[in-house]
Amino acid sequence: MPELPEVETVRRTLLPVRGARITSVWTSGKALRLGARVPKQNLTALVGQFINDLHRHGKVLWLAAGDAAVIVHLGMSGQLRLHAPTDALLPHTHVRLGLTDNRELRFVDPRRFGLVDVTSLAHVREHRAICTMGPDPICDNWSPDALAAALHGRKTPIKVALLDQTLIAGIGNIYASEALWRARIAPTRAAGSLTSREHVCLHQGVVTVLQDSIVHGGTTLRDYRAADGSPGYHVVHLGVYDCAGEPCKRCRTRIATSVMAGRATYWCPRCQKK
DNA sequence: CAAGATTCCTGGTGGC
DNA sequence: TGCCACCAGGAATCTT
Repeated sequence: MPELPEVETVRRTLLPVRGARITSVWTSGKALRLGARVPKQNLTALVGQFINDLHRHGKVLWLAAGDAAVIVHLGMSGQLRLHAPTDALLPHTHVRLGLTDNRELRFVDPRRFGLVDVTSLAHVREHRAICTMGPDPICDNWSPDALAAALHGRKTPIKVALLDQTLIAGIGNIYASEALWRARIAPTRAAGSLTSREHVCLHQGVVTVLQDSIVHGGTTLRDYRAADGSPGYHVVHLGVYDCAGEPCKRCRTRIATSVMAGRATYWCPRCQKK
């Protein structure tokens, strides 16, 4: 499940395409998330353009190609991989961008929860996949006060609030549980009930878990791969996610699990304050 | 307006 | 061993 650290790792492993020129475009024609079609015409119009840079906000990545931005959201099973054009096609390949120097950028997404779109680079932050998003906790100047303001007055559980991309961009189901474990805050707490001391702890928990995971190349549970095909190794550093019944790494209490907002949630009933 | 439920999709898994 | 129901999740869209 690509979240901020996985998308950032993809961005970094894709940086070698800077300076490449787009030479060809192929799409599967299959609809992606919520019936969204890959805009083949708009992509084809980019043939001849140079890929100048790669950007990210939250879980959304975009390539700057000439005056355009190619927006990619990996959904939950999406992969953006660099190949040789002669490499065998993986099933569920939906987009192929032929590049100079005998390279091909491929978007593969079995579950088709991902998104590929084209917009103008100048207005990329007005795109509907980006414009509603809250601050990026790594890139933007995000502070405990900003977190406090986002959570103020909210009765929804803090775990659910952390998943809300309009409040903070980039946290998914894995890092929501992990950040709360680091901050020693129970996931069931009302978001608006956190103390200012807890805002500092949770801010620290979010930032450190995301940064640590980026250092490890992200978390590979099953599908996730960087653009060069390598998996991420943060999985061995997870404190609670997918650890139901195992001893807490801090206090040895058995990790609890439940479903919140339809998502598996993991926490330590002893050292995370209710 | 906010919060919960439902929907999209496929591959892996657990139960029988 | 084979089959099938079920589950995983991000985010839009619905219902309450």
